[in-house]
Amino acid sequence: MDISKNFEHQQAETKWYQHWLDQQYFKSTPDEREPYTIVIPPPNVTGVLHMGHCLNNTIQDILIRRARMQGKNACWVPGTDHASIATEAKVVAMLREKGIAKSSLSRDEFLKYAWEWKEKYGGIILQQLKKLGCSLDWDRTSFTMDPDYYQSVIKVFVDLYNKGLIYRGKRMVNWDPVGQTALSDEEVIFKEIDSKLYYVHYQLADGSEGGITVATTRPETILGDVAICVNPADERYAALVGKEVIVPIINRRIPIIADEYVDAAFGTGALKITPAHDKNDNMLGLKHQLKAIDTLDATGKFTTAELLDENPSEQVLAYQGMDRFELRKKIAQDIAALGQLVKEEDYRGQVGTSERTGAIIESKLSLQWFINMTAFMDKNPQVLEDVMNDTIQFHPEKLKNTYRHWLSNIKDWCISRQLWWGQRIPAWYDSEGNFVVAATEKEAEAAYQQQFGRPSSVVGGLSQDEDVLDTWFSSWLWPMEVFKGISHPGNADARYYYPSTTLVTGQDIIFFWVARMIMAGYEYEGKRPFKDVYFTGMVRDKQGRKMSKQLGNSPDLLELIDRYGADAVRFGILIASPAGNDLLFDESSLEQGRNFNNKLWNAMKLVKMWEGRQADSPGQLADSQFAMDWFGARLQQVKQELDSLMSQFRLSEALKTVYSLIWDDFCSWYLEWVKPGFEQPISPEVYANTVRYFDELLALLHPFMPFITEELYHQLASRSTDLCTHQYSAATPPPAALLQQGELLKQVISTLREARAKNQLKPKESIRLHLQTSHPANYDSIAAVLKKQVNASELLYTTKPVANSIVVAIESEKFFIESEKAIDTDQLKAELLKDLEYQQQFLTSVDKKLANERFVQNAKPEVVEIERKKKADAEARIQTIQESLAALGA
RNA sequence: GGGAGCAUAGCUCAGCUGGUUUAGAGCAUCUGCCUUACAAGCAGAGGGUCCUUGGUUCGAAUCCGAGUGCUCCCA
Repeated sequence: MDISKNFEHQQAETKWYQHWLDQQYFKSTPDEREPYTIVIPPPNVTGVLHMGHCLNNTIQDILIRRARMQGKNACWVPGTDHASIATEAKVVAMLREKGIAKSSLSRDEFLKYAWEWKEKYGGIILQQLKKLGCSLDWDRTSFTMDPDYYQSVIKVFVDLYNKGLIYRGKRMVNWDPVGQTALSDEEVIFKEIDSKLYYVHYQLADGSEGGITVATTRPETILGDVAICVNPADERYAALVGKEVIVPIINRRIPIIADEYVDAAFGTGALKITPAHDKNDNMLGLKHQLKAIDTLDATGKFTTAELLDENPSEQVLAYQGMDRFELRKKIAQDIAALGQLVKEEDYRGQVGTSERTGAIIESKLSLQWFINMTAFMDKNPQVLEDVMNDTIQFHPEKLKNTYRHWLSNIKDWCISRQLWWGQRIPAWYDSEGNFVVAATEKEAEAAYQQQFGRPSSVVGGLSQDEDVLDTWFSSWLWPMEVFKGISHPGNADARYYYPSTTLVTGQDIIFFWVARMIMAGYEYEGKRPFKDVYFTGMVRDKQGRKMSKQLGNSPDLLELIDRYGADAVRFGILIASPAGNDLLFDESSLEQGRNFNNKLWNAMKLVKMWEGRQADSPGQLADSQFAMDWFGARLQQVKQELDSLMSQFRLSEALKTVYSLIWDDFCSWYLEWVKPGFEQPISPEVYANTVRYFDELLALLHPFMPFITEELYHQLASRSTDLCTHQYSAATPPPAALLQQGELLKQVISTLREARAKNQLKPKESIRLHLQTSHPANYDSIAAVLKKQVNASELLYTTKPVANSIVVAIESEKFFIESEKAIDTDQLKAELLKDLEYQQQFLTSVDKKLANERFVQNAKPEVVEIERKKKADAEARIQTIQESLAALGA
C-alpha cells in the first residue's frame, strides 16, 4: 500500500467521524460501569462556532474520550439554548428586512416565524462541533424549549411560587429601551462612557436669595425630581435643609433633605432625587417617603403621562415623545435659557449597557417577577458551603472567592422578560388585577375558584401573563432536565447520570449559569449538579484584545479546520491555554499542531518501512535491548505523570508532556536508537515492540488528537478494533535505575555531539571513543547505542589520558575523542578553562554554605547531604578538568 | 468606590508544602547541516537583577508587609 507523503486530514476526519458514529461509540445507556457525564454548556440556538466554543468543547471532548478509554461509561450530552432575547432580536431583525414589524403580528404569528427560523438556522453549531471531532451522544440532543423541557420550567416556576420563593412586585429593574424588556443585573455590562456633568441651579421657593446648585449627568430626568439631598454633615448646606426649592421648567416645589448617602465631595455635594429613574434615588425615595414620578416610557422617550395632574406648561407638553438623549440636550439648553445652567464639564463615568442590544440601560420602576434569593439561600445553604468545602471543586480554585463574594451580596433575581420567545409565565389574571399561578389554564381556573370563591367568568375570564421567563431560568435546570429529571423525576437515566461529573465552561457565566445550576440542583435533587467545574479563560487575539466582530480579529474556525486539520486546531488551542488564564490565540500554535501531525505521520512511515525488513538479527536485537527497556520505563513514567496532571485538570501541560514524549523520547531518541543500519534487517522482536509502543503513544494522544491517531493506529497494522474505544492499562511503577541510565546516555550523547560540533567534526566523520571511568559496567548496555549516536567506530576503555584527542568531562568520567582530523588544542584549552572557572565558582558557593555552622545545624540532614555531594562532584570534576589540561600541556 | 488575581528569557507560561548544581519548557532568534521517516526536519548555541523595596529565615523566584504596573469581577 502506498502511503501519502503527508497526513491528509480532510479525508481522515470525514472517514473516522462517520465510522465512530456508525459504530455508536458515542452512544451511552446506563449500565453497571461508573458513569462519566458531561452536559454541554448549551450554545445559543442561533450561534455559530467561535474560538470560545472551540476551546471549551475541545476540553470536554478530551475529558470524555479519556474517560471512555478508562473504561467509564462516558456520556456527553449535546443541546442548544433558546436564548430568548438574542434569538428574538434576530427574528425581529429578519422580519424587519422582510418589511414586517413585530408590532403588526400577534404572539402566535410571531412564534410561528420564530420556530421556522429556529428549524432553519438553529443548531448549525452542533454540526460544526462534529467537524471538531466532538464525541457527543447525538441521540440525547436537547433544546431548552422542547415540550418536556418547557413543561419542566413551568413546573419549577409554579413550585417556587407555591413555596413562596417567587413574588411579583413593582421594583426598580434594569430596563433595555431597545429590547424593551427588563434585564437581570447579570445582563448589564458597565462601560466607561464620556458624558457631561451639568451644574443646575434651583431657586428657593420662598423667593429669597440664593438656592442650591446640583451637579447631574442626567438633566433629562429633572422633570421627575422630587427632592434635593445633601449630606447632614455638610456645613455648606446645613441652613438649607428643610427649605424648598423650585424645579426649573416644571416649577415644582420640592424639599431639601439630608442623608448620609450623599457624597459631599462629588460635584457640588447636592444630589437631585429622581426615584423613578435611578436605583439609589429610588432607595432614598423609599426611605424618605417621596413620590416617584416616571417621565420616560418603555422606549426611552419622554412622556407626560404622570405629569398631567400638575397642569404642565406648553413647554413641558412639547417634550412629549422626545428621545432621552435628544431631550438631555434640549433641557440643558432650556435651563441655560433660564440662566440656571451654571456650567458644564466633561465627565467620564460608568454606564450600564445591555449585554444583548448594547443599549444604555434605564433604571425603571416596573411590575416584574422575582425570585427571593435571600430566602432561597437560607433554604439551600449548601449552594455556598459545598463549593467552599470542595464538594464541588472549582478549577482554578481562586474562583471560589468570586463565587462566595457574589453569593454573600446576592440580590433578588428578576426572571420576567417582556418578550415572546421563551417559556410564558404561568400566571393568570382576572380583569380586576387578581391573579393565580398554575401550570395550565384549567388548573388556573380551579385555583381561581378555590382562592376567590367564584368562577373567573364572573369577571370576564382569565388571561395569561404576556411575558416570558429569563433564559437562565430554563438553563439552570440543564444538568437535570437533559435526563428528564424534572419532567419525569426519578427516571433511570436521571438516577444514573445525575450528578454529572465535570462541567466545562467560561468564567464569564459563573453567576448567570454555574451558580444557578448549583442552586437548582440542591433545590430539586438535593445534590450537587456536578463534581468538578473547569473554568476556561477568554480567548483573546495575539495582542490580548477580546475577539469581536467589530475588530474583525475573530478567525473563521471552519476555515482553520479546513486548512490545518481538526487535530492541529485542537492541539493549537489547547497548547496555548494555561489553566485558568486567558488564552492568547495565535495561528502559529496551529502550525505547531500541524507540524506535530507531520512528525507523527513520518514516524509511522519509518516504522512501516521496517515492517517488510524483519529478519532474525541477534545483533540488532541485542543492540536495541536497552532502548526497548528504557522506553518501556519512560512510557510508564509518563502515564503516571499524565494521570496526575489530568486529575488536576492541567490539560495543557498533559498535552505538552505527551508531545515531548512522542517527539523527543520516541522519535529523537528511541527510534534512532533501534534504527537498523541502511537497508539492514530489523529483528522481529524489536519491530513488534516498536509497534506496541507506538500504539500506546497513539492511545495516550488520542483524546487530544482523535483523527490522526485513529488513522495511524489503522495504518500501523490491520486491526479489528478502533483506538476510540481502546482501553488503557494501568501504569506500573517504572524502574528508577533504567530511567537514570537513559538520562545518562542522553547526556553523554549530547555532550559528545556538542564537542564534535565545536571541533568542526562533520557528522559523517567517524571517531574512536576512549572512555576513562571507574564504573565501566554502567556502559555495557548502552555502548552500542552510544557508538551509533556519536558515530564512533569503536568504544575503548582506558585508564589514562589519550594523546591527541578531544577531552570531554562528564561528572567524574572522561571521554577522549580521537579522529583523523587535527585538533585545535587552543580552543580545547579555552573550553576547559571556561568550564573550570564555572566549577570553581560553584564550589566556592557550596563551600560557603557548608562553612556556615548555622546551616549545618539547622538544615534538614538530607539537604546538607545534597550539598556535600555537590561539593564532592564539583571537586571530582575540577580534578578531571585539571588532568585534562595537564595532558594538553597547559 | 469595594473585592479578587497577576508580575519569571523577545513571546506564552512551568516552577506544588522555602534547600536537586549559578532558575526550566515551548515558540521565536542565531549557527551548521537538503544525514538513507520527516527542511512542516536534524544537530547545536545565545538569551533572565525571577517588577521595586523592606522583613522573616542558616537559606527566598517561592512566605509576610509596603510601593508600582496590569487584568478581571462587583457597584
